Amino acid sequence: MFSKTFGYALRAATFIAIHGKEEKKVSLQELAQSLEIPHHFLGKIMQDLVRHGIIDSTKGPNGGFFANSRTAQTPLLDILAITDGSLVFTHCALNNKRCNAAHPCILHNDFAVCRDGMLQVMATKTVEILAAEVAGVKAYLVR
Amino acid sequence: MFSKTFGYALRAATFIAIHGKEEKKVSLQELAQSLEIPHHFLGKIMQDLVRHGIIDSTKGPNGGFFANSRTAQTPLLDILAITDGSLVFTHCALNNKRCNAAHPCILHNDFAVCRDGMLQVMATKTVEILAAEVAGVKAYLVR
DNA sequence: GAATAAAAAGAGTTTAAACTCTTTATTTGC
DNA sequence: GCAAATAAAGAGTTTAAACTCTTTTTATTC
Ligand code: SF4
Ligand code: SF4
Repeated sequence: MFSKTFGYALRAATFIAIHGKEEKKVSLQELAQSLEIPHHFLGKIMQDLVRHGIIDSTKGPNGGFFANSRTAQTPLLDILAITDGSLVFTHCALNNKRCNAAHPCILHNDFAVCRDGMLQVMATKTVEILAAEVAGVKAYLVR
Repeated sequence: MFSKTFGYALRAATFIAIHGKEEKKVSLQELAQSLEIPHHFLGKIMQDLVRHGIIDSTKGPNGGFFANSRTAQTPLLDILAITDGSLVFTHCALNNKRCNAAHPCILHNDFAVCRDGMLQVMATKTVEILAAEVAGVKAYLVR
């Protein structure tokens, strides 16, 4: 349903929201180790998040990633759009193109409930909410 | 969420349930053309369904695929197990291994609703039900 | 301003799903 | 029994996602 890249991006953004301040940046090294995500692969994903302004970064000694004014308020849907594009809308139960509610596949009605539910979640939840759940030990970023 | 193979298998099984009688078998050629599925790829999938006794086949002139006593009653979950294995249970929102409700990832609770809903559908619906929907033009097998 | 530390960028490799092509086995009808 | 039709089986190729490795750019500190 979602790419691994999306999962990585989501967890990374949440980690940065919790731990990445401008005074105390998080290096890629630290991030990748903490989240158990392949170092360089995560690097590419972080570039993308930075490029889209979801988080900030600086190079050089004591450089790293840190939260900016947008980070906490970012809806999960924004991150999904960055990592998976419009895949969610097209890449459906039967991976069918050229179809819609007026010409439904044999799983459409059942799947629509599921998909629209997740879409609702993605549009509503923000990185901030995830960070709060992790802080309150209601969810885990690793393992 | 589900493989394309699963979608192909589901649609093929439904088509056979509707059109495949022992007196009037459906050839792979006809099946692949009707459903717009790559010929030989579908061949492999059909082999698998036959091997598992979901549908029957005979070789030779006027051979082809046809429904047997199990076909109509087959729950979608059986077909999913054949095509995707236990992928559904492990290959989750964040594609995380080593996790469960007691150690949830940041999307677990939201995703569980979605996944359990689809699991319920898969366990409850049968090929017969899909066939009826297609016959009643409430859903389409192609396009 | 040289050395160093870090992100950014680029260019590969690996892997699994999806798809294609070829050969073999089996059944039927003559 | 022979030819033809058809599924079954096997062996490739393609594609995209996931992952790895190398080089370049930028910022800091001394
Ligand atoms: S008909 Fe609906 S569920 Fe089926 S592939 Fe299209 S959008 Fe997805
Ligand atoms: S915690 Fe739940 S939703 Fe997340 S990967 Fe595991 S089973 Fe899936």
